[in-house]
Amino acid sequence: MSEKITDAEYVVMEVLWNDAPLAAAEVATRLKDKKRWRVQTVKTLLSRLVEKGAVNAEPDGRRYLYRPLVTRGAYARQATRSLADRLFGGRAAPLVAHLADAGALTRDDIAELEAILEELKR
Amino acid sequence: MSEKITDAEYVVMEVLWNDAPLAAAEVATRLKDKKRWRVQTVKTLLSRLVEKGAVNAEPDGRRYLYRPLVTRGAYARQATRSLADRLFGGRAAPLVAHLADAGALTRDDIAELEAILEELKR
DNA sequence: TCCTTTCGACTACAACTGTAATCTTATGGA
DNA sequence: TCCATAAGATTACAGTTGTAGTCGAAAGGA
Repeated sequence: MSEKITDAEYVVMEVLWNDAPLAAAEVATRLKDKKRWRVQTVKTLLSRLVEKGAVNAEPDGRRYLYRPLVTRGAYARQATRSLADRLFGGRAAPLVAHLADAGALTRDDIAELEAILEELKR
Repeated sequence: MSEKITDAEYVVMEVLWNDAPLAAAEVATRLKDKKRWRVQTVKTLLSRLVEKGAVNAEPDGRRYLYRPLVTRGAYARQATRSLADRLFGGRAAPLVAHLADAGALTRDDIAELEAILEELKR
């Protein structure tokens, strides 16, 4: 589970997080607009994800149906955590400050953050 | 400037962000506890960073003094931004929620975040 | 029945990464 | 003066990643 998911593999995970189980061809179809990948490329990525234990391949007749084993949430948590550790000594405040600098915070985000903080204070 | 800094290279950048300019041997010395790298390894990483335009090498007699061209802040901003984009559609709120889940928020962080939000509201 | 399509399995292959070793040259000390 | 060091340059080399191609079997249509 701790094998690292690469950028290209991540794109495939996205598809499976949206809808699973899917056959390789279906994954490829859903990526058509986003990536100019041959079907084989998608299959290779799926195989590697299976090797890494991030995805399960269940036989379905002559093909496999793929389904994520790593949840989006778990992945996000791990990735966020490791970024915060690296860059901000594990602390969130500077991270958010950076997002603010980058103009990534909408009015709604701010409201939502305040709600989260309220919640946390209790 | 947009060439990607790898994990190993990042470790070297950390040293230079703390103290620059430094000669290769000095960088290696500062990494002794953290990494069991031969001096040559450090030199290779430095060269690659120079190629990538992340570090400047200024001749100093028979050696070079290295100095970061990419600031820590710029790096952090870019990394944070791309993580947020990938995982949370660029939105900070869910990111912070994840950090909260992961228990990464101290009481001080919360206070700091509130201050940041106050600031942003104006 | 034969051919085209489609699957998965296996193979390919260059670029990038991590981690150096070796080569050439200068240099500072004995 | 001669040599052990130490600098950078060049080369190495296996593992990972991105991006497929090829092969043999199955399956569905003509």
